[in-house]
Amino acid sequence: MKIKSKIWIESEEGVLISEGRVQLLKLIDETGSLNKAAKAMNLSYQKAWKLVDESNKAASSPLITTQIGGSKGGGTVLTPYGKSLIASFETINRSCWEYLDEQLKKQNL
Amino acid sequence: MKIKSKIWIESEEGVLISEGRVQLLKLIDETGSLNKAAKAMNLSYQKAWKLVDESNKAASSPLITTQIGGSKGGGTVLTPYGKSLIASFETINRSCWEYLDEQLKKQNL
DNA sequence: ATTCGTTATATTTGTGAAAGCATAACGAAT
DNA sequence: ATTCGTTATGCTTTCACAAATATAACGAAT
Repeated sequence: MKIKSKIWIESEEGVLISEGRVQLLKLIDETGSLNKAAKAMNLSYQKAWKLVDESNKAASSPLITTQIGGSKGGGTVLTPYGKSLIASFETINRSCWEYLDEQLKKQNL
Repeated sequence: MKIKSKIWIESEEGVLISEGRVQLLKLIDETGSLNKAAKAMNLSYQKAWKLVDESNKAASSPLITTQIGGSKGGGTVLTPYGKSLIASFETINRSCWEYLDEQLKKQNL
């Protein structure tokens, strides 16, 4: 018997961060490219772009900065805010899992 | 900035209980009928039936007992186990909401 | 025996989200 | 100027899942 959860953070403008977006952002950080990150998690570029776009719109300051053109075609890198958001989310998510496991044990089913 | 969550409990066989299923089970308890409960939450009977069927299969003992035929056509009622499962889930869910709100406050974003 | 509202199940139809396809702009390096 | 891989964006197509439709069994009450 396992308890599972999905959590996410919203502002008025839409979803700011979620588990899937964290994964995407981390891959952007590793690869330096939204395109490569999307491929790495078997996601279409368009879908990936929409996700980070929505997150950016929901945020007070952008999570990423993009570069169009150049020798390597361009790229995407995380802002410090983006990185801190990932860390905050993962902290909350991990603690939530622990908490839920404890709560489940308290119940007898 | 709001933190949101969806939680559910699974066994090896599938999903045992979730927010939507709790709502459905509570409506079954109120109406005495799976059909009426489905209508009340704007759900097709077939979808509702599959939900309780999966929950029953995931459980070690059934959440509901059904009656086919009779003067009122039949009906569905919750077992004591079904009722206790609802209570347990709602307890965990409410405490999870509180916990996540606290965790969000600890982060500065 | 007929009626009625329900459970139970299969098959067909709709729909909305994701994927796929296409195209343009960009800019450093050659 | 050309090349190349990327960001950015619109349009079309596919597909999984929900809804709709259809049908049968059931059994207490009349």
